[in-house]
Amino acid sequence: MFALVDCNNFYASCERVFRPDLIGKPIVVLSNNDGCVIARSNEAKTIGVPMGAPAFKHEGLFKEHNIQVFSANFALYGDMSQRVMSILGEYSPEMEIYSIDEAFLKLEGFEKFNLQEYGQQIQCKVVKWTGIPISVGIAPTKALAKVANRIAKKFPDKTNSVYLIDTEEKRIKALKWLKIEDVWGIGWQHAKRLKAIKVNSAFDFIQLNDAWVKKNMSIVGLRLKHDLQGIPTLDLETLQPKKNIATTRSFEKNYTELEQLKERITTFAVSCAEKLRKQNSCCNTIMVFIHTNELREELPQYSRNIVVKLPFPTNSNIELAKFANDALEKIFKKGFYYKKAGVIVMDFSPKNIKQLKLFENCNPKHVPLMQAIDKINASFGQQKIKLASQDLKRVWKMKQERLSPRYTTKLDEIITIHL
DNA sequence: TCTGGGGTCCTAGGACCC
DNA sequence: TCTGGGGTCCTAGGACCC
Repeated sequence: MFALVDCNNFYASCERVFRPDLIGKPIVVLSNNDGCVIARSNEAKTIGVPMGAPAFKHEGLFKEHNIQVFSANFALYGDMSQRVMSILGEYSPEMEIYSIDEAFLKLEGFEKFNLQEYGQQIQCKVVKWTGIPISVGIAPTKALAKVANRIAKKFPDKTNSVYLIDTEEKRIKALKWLKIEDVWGIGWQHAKRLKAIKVNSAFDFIQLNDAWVKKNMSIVGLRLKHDLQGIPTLDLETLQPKKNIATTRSFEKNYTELEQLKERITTFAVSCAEKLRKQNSCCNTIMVFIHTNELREELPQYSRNIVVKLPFPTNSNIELAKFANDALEKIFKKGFYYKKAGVIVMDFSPKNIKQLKLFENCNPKHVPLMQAIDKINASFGQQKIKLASQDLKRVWKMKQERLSPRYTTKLDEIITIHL
């Protein structure tokens, strides 16, 4: 059996842990730049705040219902996630951390256990130790565990937030209940096509023949079908080093000058380099992109990306910044209002294996230099040491008007209790 | 005049997830 | 005035190899 543990309204719940006065009140969390709604408490969902809603369009609704609005505080959410995951890890020798707020546990050899009770134990401990409410779905396959989890979340009172699919009857009933667009792995496009041929539920989906599914939805769709039929097809996935790493941002205002974009691209490249060093990789290829605001149709639009093969693998701030800036110059055009840019690094090789080239090579001096920079930035706070071409005065700031303190990762911002 | 068979690698685009 | 960020996998088709 597999268990899928999912934190309820994770970001909103994290905020509420440190603001118990907000229990029972509506909360939303916004994306970077205070752009869109990316998390909602149940109360906010009930009021009708849509997922992904642009904040500026809903200010009225927020005020009217006294909805508490938070800027995204990823330092807090990341740390809370680790706490939850470390507890979950105690409940099975095999765990897959699927996302910041979800994990699969493999329950092999648990035949003698009462899994309903076991799920309840997990649920109680996570709430008690972290304050984060969770839902648990348990079933013979991963896709069915997802379904079970959905039921637990939808009917918390009836299920005590733990639902078990352990009989054929329950499986069929659950699949008939689940709408096709809510099936894990069925996105917007496939849902549309499936509904067009009268496939409206997960149950309808598993009635399709394999050949059709394979032809129209590829092997991925077919695996999903089998998993939903109760044939274990998807197994836990072990943590793999990343294959791509990206740092991309929207700007709080439009940029028009090459120099402004250069500063951003340099900072993004440095951030990618840091992430590369964390997983002991070097990259062989980078992509740089810039584009104008697609939502402002009245303005002239421009959007381009460029992929550059590097002459040698590197994870040096200095080298990546240089290659990224050279790339930027190739695609930059004057006369546009740029709203977003990013750097993506790919095609990795392990940092130790380097093909030595006769004429071009990474600068070996950068290795100890980067180690020193990482060490200093680790002890004195992020970005204490920067390249001169980065924004030294921190002119660039994300819009974060309603940021909560980093309660758990910054001593100055630790929670205070008034007795 | 006739024009095989079997591969690999790369890329762009499409689909999906949180 | 203001609309997020970061990933994965699969397939088809073209270039190229022998």
